[in-house]
Amino acid sequence: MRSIGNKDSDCTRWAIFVPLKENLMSSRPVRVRFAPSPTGALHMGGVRTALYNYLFAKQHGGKFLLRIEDTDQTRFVPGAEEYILEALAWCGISPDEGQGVGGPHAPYRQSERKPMYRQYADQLIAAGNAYYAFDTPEDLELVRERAKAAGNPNWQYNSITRTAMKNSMTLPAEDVERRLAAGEPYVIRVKLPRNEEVKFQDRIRGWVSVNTLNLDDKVLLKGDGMPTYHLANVVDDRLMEISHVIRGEEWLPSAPLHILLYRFFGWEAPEFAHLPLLLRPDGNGKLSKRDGDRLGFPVFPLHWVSPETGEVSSGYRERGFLPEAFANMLAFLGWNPGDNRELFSLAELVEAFNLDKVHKAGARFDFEKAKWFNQQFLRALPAAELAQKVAADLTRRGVAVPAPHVLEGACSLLLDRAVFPQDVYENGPYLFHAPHGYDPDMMGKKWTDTSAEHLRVLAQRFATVEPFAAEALESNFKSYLAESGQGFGQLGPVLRLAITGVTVGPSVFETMGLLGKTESLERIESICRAH
RNA sequence: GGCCCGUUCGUCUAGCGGUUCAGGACAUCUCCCUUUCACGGAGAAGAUCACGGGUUCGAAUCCCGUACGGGUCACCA
Repeated sequence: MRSIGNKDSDCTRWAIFVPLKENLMSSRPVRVRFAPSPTGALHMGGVRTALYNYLFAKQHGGKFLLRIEDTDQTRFVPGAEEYILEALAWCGISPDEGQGVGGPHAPYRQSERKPMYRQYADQLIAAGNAYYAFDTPEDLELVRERAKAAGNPNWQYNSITRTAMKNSMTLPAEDVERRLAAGEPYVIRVKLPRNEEVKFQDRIRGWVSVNTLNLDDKVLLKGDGMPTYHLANVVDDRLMEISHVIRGEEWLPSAPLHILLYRFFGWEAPEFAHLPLLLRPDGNGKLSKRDGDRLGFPVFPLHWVSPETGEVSSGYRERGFLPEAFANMLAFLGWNPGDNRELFSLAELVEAFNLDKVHKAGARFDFEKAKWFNQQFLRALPAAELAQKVAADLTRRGVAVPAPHVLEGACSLLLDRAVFPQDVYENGPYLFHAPHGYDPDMMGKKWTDTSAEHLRVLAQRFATVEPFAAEALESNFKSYLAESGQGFGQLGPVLRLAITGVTVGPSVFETMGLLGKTESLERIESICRAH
């Protein structure tokens, strides 16, 4: 691979004519990755990171990879990886390459790549950019405690303190050899320069600069031989030819370390983009896994039951969200196209997305807006698809699913007041079965001594209406009102109560038309008998 | 606490030096439509662009401070 950003005279001359960024973009095929850790359910912030990666890749005709970062074996949670795969699939942002789909750089699970990292750590040691450290966890804990007692709450293993620790920088070479040969446990730490400004250009934040004085000698290879995130992520991104690292802002503080590692390896670093965080709607802090159901909305794409605690968390899918609505909503938490458009299919998002227009500040999540997105998508759904979703909901409730034309009719009648598929039943149970009761409040207000009498006459008249459809029913009803000298407000609500049990909802005549003559007349008779 | 990042209506945001005493969406309120609810339509209210200094003929837009918020400081990612 030819590196572009170098300081040979050719490139300098070049840069006069070609902006650097364009230059980089055209020289490298876009390959991005989403690299979650399977420590539990993937939360919506993670899904958004995956989404942005996916959109960016697709827009540039590149590849979107999924890599599982499971180097911490103590945090393994069964089912988590499957959950991640399923969640991404549900959102429609499946990887082109990676865990679950395979590809030229397999394996994509870091635990299975374990043997590969060692040589890179050795390479760093050989070049003097890393060293062995024999301090036990207990040693470190002790040092930290002492430092804390002495007024330093944040002891770091760095260019100063490492001189007082047990490592290959302080121990005699023979001693190090002996310990290594004896199989004494050790870690490999990066050896950071003492006082150096590390600068890099973040795609979203511009130039970010940190002095190594504030960084520490992070562990690269752990005592169990596994790499830490810092080593694994840099090595894998290099091996997998990742062109852009798009990840959450929580990684920003360690980005300078990663930049340094690329430099130590002599590799060209990918371009970085650190995404703003998703903040909780109430109070302070980032949206966390624990915030979900407590605040009345899901934080996970799919329903999740923790295998350790048995704790159940609700998911957007089960809540009735449409995947494209969920993706649209998520995309707009931190990004927008710059005009006033808000509704985008996934394909349209791919078209419109622009990493440079991602907002810098964290976005506070608003469930009301999320519902609005779903409502918009629900209304745009083809009738048959909506009917299918509603049928599934009815089945879950143990309610008989009506004939297709009736089901679709019910859907179209209730669509305007539904945000989720299940709202069709919740707002109009009477379309699927006779009312289980009558709104007592409205009965008190509208039902009179003569109501039953009028309804029975109406029923007789309705019986003659053929076909039994809204228009004819309504004119029939109105002519009866005129003949009996009543206003709509007197009999209308009563008729509605008879048919639906409540006084709100779509046109009562449309409802009767859908229910059919037999059912409608039966309901009228029922309320009369009962009162 | 150190370091890093951020700060435009309640919320998500547009804005990238002048046509903006700041536009859209959600939420809120009013009216119309519907003799119901919702949808839809029209409108209202809502941001002295965190604050203070600069730079400039001119700043929400550039620079510097301050405040506030967030992130991060593990043999976790």
